[in-house]
Amino acid sequence: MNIQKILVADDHPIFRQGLIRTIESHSSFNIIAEVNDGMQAFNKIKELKPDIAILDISMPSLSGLQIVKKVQNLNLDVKIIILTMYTDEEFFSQAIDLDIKGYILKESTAEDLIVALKNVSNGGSYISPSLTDYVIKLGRERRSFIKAKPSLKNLTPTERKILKYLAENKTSKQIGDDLVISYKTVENHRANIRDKLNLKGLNALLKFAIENKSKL
Amino acid sequence: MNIQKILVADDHPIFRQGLIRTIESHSSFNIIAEVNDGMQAFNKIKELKPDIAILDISMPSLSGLQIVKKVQNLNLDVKIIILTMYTDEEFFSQAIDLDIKGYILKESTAEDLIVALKNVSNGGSYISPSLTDYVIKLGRERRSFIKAKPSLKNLTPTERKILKYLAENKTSKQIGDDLVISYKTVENHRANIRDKLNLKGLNALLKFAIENKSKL
DNA sequence: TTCAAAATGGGTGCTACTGTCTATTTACCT
DNA sequence: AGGTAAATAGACAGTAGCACCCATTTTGAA
Repeated sequence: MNIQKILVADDHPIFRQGLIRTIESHSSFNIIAEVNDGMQAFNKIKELKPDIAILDISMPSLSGLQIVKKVQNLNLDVKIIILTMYTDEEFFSQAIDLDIKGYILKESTAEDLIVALKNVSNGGSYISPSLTDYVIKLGRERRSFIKAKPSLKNLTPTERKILKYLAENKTSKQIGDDLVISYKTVENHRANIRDKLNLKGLNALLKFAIENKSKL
Repeated sequence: MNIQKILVADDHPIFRQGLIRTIESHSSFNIIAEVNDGMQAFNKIKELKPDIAILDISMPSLSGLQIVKKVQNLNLDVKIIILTMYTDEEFFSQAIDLDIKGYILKESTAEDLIVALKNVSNGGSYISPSLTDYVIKLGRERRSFIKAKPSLKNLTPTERKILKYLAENKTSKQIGDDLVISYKTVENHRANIRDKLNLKGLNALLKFAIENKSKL
């Protein structure tokens, strides 16, 4: 196995320092670039063609997952490891959909990171142990073809827009005024969203909107 | 100036690695302990009496701010630098109340961290530049004696409890049943909370409860 | 072009929250 | 002992969201 060329993208300098030290202490890996935002990451990947790119999910200008989409569109042969703070099922599910090989949490140890790098460089995969619940859950859902997962993906653009307004705690009437449509139309959208997301009862929709507004 | 003894407490091993590397590259600082949870941090501070303790806010078993309170109760002469992911005004305000000298964000650069350490070790203070808005705001509020800040601190224990239930999207009736009190009482608490927090309009309270549930 | 999904607008009854009151009982502090 | 804050309970009117229905128009893909 050749020495693996690694690109590291993370907007937290001190954490990035930790990553680099950890990785460079192993002779089989060589860091060829470190960047602190998404656009830089994408450009460097195009230019330097690393074997593995370690990407933070939340970065300025382009998120880790957006980078992956752009890289895959260009058919570049780069293995991706996603790094994230959060044990967020939605992000995780998206990452799996994008066929990402490594998904590790920032709370992982240096040893875990190295294991992940070795697995991925050998064509395997690595997912942080704390996420195994999600793995099992996703596997079950997809095997049973239920598509029971109530997800934002199923919503239409207009429904998403309504959700954004809801997260700001606007009433149907206010939203109707803002969008220049009838408040009844807004309430119909609300009903459809509740239906798709399987939300029942008063204010369950508002709760969902607030808790998920960062993903809209 | 003697060499400063530093304790580092953070539950993310890779980030901790970055911290340590950064700090040890300067000869005026010596790391005497690194720990990954709050109780360990407190015990090591008691035992080793470092000059400066760098504490993550969110850690298992004891948060950074809780550690500070316990340390101050013992009258230990340890300078504290708080590290955090979030630009959260509530935490920041609490930290200032606790007379913490350093408050820096994890997105800071290695240079910023060193500046913070030097300032604090010389009896000064350091606050991440992104937080200057808060600094100014807090200063203004306290100078003008308004206490206009609608804060969770003003709430009674029962009101806090009600907020927790609200964040779970329970109705007044459900909450009343759970606590074995009349639903009218619950609605009175709601009204009082809205009043104290200056929340107006339908669902503004629910929105607040959901957005602040982590602090309850 | 034809068909389906999405967006638009509406009706009706019910329930929960809001705003604005009053009032009583505890509990704690001076 | 007296006073204050907190917790308890209630009345009453107004508004918004929800859960059912319904129909029409616009849009886009097969």
